[in-house]
Amino acid sequence: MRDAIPQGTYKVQALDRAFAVLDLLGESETPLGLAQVAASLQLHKSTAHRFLMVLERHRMVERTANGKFRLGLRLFDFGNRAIEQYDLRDRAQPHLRRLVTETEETAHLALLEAARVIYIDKIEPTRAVRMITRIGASNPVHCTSVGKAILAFLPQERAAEVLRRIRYERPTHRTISTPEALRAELEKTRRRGYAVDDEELEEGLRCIAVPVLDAQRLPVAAVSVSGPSFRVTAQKLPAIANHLLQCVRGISVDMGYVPSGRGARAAVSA
Amino acid sequence: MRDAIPQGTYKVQALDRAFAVLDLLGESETPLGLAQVAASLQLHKSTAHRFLMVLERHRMVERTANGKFRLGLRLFDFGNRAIEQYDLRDRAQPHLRRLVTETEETAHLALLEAARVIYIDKIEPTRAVRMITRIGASNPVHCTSVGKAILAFLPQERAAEVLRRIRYERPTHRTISTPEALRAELEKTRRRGYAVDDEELEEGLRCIAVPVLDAQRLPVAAVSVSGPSFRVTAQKLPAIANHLLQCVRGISVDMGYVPSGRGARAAVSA
DNA sequence: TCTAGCTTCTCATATCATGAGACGCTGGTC
DNA sequence: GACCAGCGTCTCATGATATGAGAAGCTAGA
Repeated sequence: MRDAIPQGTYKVQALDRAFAVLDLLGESETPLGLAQVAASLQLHKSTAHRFLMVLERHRMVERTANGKFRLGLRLFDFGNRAIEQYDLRDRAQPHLRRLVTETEETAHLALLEAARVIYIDKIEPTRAVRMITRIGASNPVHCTSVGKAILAFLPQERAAEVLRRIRYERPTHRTISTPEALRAELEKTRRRGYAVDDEELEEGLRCIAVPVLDAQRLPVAAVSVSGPSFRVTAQKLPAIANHLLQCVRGISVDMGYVPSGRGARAAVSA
Repeated sequence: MRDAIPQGTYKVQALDRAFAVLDLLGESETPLGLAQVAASLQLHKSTAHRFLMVLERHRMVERTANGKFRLGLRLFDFGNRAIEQYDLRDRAQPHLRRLVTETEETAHLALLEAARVIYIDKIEPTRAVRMITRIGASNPVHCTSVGKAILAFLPQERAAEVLRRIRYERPTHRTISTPEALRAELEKTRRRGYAVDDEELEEGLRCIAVPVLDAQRLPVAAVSVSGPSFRVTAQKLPAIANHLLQCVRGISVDMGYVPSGRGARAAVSA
């Protein structure tokens, strides 16, 4: 059922089990009872029970009125601490909001982790069709505009390392599926200064993204604009890209990067 | 150094230790090395090492370029899953944004957990003085407007349970410090339909909040407006309260609560 | 080159988590 | 109203599992 103990030589059974419990609760739409948890994870009742009690003590898990378990809010605290160090989100938000007003489409802010991008913020235009993305969720780099935007401007070695880890899932028939194709696409991205995802993650969804560069000109994140293909047409891309570039320049300045002129702009000229 | 094993009969040493590690990394401003972690937690080097490796495998922890450890982005994923079930945040956001435009002050969305409130969203006016609150952070109920707003409209027994857990810290000299005073304040809150924090959490900061009620008319969260006392004056409170009430009514409707008329409004009439 | 301070690794030991199973509760069925 | 089934809680003897002393590798700075 669950994928077994991930490879890697260090093991602490109790921890692996505890995280399996959290995973399970995280996947589940609804809170689960002790018996369900124990069964899904093939743990003995009493073992599962002990874990859940300890997790509850740490507020990693909480009980609903009817005694079922779900993820606890402590995790929310931890999660926000985890990205706090970047403190990108707070600073980026006003710029993202302006971007959304300008483009009337959904904006995302994403970070790279391993070979996936994690969405750390999302702003939707007031009367948009609700997008299904969830803050905190992740997608493979190779089928997202944010992923390609970051990857394209990463230094050689770091990019290579990420490339090596990509497994090339294909959510749609347009998804890039070979390292060569991806490399070409990244080259293209570098040339024009922005990355495009043309229904490569989801049918009917087109996205465009640019990286947010730090003081060392390294991409720390990316901002994207996403919308239905019929609205985000090929002709509109350059205009949107301009808004995006202005947006990330604003973010960079707010983060204290690049005193003036160069920098974020470099994404285009580089 | 660290507060010892929390009381509670169920124990899994490995878990307590792992969470202590996460706690430590969460508290720390900067990433920590293995030796620092081991020393702070009084763990043996090799034990700390093993834990960190396992935590890293689960992406609960990640290593910076120089080999130090900090919280991993997996936690961010978990954290967002934890509040997803409420799915309040997404739906509330547009309303909060409108609220911020109307009032030109910072808006917060908070949940109650145990005897504390947890901020799950924050929107700041474009040119505001940056507030120090962090999404995911928490404060005691008795010194926040959101806390009082939720508490005031909770059913008798649940409120009593929360009251029992309050420890009455006093961050400022205006902070409510006795159960009696709090009870009186809650009564007042119920009568006027909104809660006020008059520099009870922080000198110079005034907040006003109203609860978000669900279909059963139970408060599931609260929305607040906060700003410097000189701007958020006593005279302005009723006007702000009106915006707040409109805001939560909007949220309730969006959540599918209360088809029309009654409901959120009840906060005032109740 | 040497040293200091850090991380990584190994392995024998006993501590600690484990799980069989008993008990008790609740809610549904006849 | 009595029975049953399913679930959560709790105890305790057992041995599998995490533990930590210490050795070995690193790296950077003098």
